[in-house]
Amino acid sequence: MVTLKQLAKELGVSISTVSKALNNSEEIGEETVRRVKELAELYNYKPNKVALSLKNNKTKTIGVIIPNILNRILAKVLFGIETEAAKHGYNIITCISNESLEKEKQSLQLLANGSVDGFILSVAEETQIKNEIEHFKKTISQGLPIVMFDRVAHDVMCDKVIVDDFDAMYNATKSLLLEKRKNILFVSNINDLSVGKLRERGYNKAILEHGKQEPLVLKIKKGKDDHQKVIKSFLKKNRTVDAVVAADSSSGIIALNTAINLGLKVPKDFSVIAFASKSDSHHTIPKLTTIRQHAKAIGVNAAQMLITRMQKEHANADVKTIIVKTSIVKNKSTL
Amino acid sequence: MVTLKQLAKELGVSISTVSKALNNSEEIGEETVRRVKELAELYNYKPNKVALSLKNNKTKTIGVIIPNILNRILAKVLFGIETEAAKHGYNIITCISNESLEKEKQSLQLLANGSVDGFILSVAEETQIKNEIEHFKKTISQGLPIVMFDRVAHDVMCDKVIVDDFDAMYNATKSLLLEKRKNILFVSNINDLSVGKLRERGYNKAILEHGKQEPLVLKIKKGKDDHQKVIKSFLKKNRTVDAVVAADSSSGIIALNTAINLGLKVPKDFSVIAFASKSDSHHTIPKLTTIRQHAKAIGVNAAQMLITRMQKEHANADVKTIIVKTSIVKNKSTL
DNA sequence: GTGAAAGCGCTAACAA
DNA sequence: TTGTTAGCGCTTTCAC
Repeated sequence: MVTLKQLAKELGVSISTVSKALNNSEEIGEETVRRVKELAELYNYKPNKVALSLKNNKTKTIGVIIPNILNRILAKVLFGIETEAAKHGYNIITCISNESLEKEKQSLQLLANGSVDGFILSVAEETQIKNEIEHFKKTISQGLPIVMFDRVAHDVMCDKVIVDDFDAMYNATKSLLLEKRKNILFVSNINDLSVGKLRERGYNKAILEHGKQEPLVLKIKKGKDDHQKVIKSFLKKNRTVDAVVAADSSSGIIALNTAINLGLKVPKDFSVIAFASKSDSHHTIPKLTTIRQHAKAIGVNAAQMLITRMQKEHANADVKTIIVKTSIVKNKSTL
Repeated sequence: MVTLKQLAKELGVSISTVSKALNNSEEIGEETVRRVKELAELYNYKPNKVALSLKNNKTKTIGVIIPNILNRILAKVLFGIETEAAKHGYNIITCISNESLEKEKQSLQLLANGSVDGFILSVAEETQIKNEIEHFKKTISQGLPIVMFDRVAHDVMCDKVIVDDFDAMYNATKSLLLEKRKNILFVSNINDLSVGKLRERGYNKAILEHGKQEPLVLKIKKGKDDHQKVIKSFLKKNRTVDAVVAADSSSGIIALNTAINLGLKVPKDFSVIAFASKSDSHHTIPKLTTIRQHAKAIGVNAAQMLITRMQKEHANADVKTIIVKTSIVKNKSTL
């Protein structure tokens, strides 16, 4: 990489002259500016990012900690963050906590050494189970703002971007009740997560309000249970189930495929709605009716919030929580 | 963040003494070392990463450029890269090219200002279509090593990690021929990609060698065609098709679900094999027989190669290409 | 055993 | 209009 020093030497001027010329300072003579810029162009000069970071005490870099990159929603949020960050000239350093509290702590620690100006993160499963929040508080007290999304720690004072999980599942369940479904099953693969619990509560509320059936909940143990087998044997034993709301895409897809496999007509005899993405909806015939999370918008919002906060000096402005509304996209797995 | 300066002041010693004490230099007295370390601990001192980067002219950061984070394979490779990088104390800055040549160029440019020590990337679709490689060559000539994976530019001299796409599809097709399938269809959603083309060639070779049918190829235009409709109408018009090999997971899942929807018995009358991940295989009943790419291993290998290259001074050692073998995981969508 | 000083690349206040 | 200098935080050589 070419440095100012080298340019200065070759041009026979001082370093600061070169610096000013390149920054279009009024101070420098026209002719000098031209000469400097020409040489800089020739050598493809780029100001060294590290030096700038040191000088400005700002890295223009956001640390993103994601529990699991294979989760479509999380991946999409990452995409949203990256897009928005790039628009504002920020880079993102990505760490994957792999749902581990320890890795999450480490990543936070490791990047809090001047590598990033702030964090965007979704809380790891283990962290939610153990309900640990000290590491978040410590990071914030070090002056590094955090924005949490999707899976958030409510007891940490920071900006948040969440989804209306409760309402979404409440509404989805109600729409099935409107279809006159008599025995609606809630299936979930994510019951240890805050969002999973919210979704279950939304389902419960709708069912209890309606008052015609007891809540019927099937929880899959991630990694342990054979997803297909559990759902199949449950549906076989509970023949009166005529609809499924699923807290995650896999549960929805498998439930629908299993229903068909058991000879049920979808959506005539059996309806399915699931939290899932567009491409997931193509993985069943008929196509799956989905609750869409607008994950990219979540990422964009999170990035905007963080960038705004990092730019104002007094970082102690009130924290905000943005709720990104879901929407139901009707396909042929419901009436 | 606490700095050496602050510690030095508080302890009434010089900055260099503190620095040496923390780095366990022999020069410093036992007692001093103890006092310094104590205070550093108390204040949770961490050496400033940016200052170190500037000093050492090394960032310990890898730039990763991925075309599409929603692609499971690419996401999984990213996971592998992150895991291996973290193990060696490297961070990764992730850019998403979104299959765009322009964004790819920009990301490369933007990070080549001292932000990273090297790159790991998979070539964007547009880049492969236009066959542009100058930006890669330029980056390498600036002294920043590149490791390409999966979708590589063969004419660029750099380390590569690829998959045995050709052989994998050749073998998959042959295994269907062994099942006595008479009319095997190749379906692909990724025909503009180098890997898509390799897979098609593998299929062609197997079919032509066998000599009993003509190659039968169905190419889906990504984003344009309705994936389900195209496959369904094709299978309806070509009733003799009794097996599908798919170059991508969606095509495989949809083909299988469609076959079932058309009343075919899988795997009795109809077989499907697809390039897909484990979780994809659960999205069909019967479960999909898949060609697995060991994406995480690809990422790990790429990271190792890059780190090795960055650590040796004379970066002009011969370039290598690692081939990560696929494996076929038999499920119930084949005999 | 401890400290002063230089230097990584850059910007900006100040001097000339 | 141009140059000198200090300083961001750190390591390291060289003096003391």
